[in-house]
Amino acid sequence: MRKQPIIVATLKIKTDEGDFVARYSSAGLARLDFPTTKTKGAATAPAAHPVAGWHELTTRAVRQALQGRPMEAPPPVDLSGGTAFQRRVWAALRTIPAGKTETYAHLAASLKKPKAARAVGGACGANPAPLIIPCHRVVAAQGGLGGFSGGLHWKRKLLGREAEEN
DNA sequence: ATTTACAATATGA
DNA sequence: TCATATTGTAAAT
Repeated sequence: MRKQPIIVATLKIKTDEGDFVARYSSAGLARLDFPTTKTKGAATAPAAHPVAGWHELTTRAVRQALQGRPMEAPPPVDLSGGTAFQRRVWAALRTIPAGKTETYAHLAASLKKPKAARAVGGACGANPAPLIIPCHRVVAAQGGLGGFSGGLHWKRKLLGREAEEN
């Protein structure tokens, strides 16, 4: 069996920051990408499909995330692909409230693997749906920002927004 | 099958 | 401040 979800639809999400690209599998949102690469040939929504409903939720959730506000109605996320360790990391990420940050070390400790901070970073990078899963709220221990796929500037912007709201 | 690199951190020098 | 061991994955060899 495939390790990765089978994508059944690819839709654009228009925001003030650009067009995000959401990919859906039969189980829910399978991947969310930042508006890089000019958002070329994405689009096309199969008419009668539950995807249409999810996309509405995703669109709202992404816009809320960009405003640094907690999402009230996140879409279902398909977490196929990914190892058991990564799923635990993602689940832990979902428990971080908006406006707060966690450190890689503390997350690793929560997973009872206090030395796996770096592995946690790896899991964050493998996160299929940034923003929906708040991987941007994870920072380095000594006050550093750490890194971020798709551009550190996003992480800065998001954290700045959330800090403002809090 | 082994090695290397990564969104890290703690420790020892 | 710099070097190193540690931990889970993915990618390269």
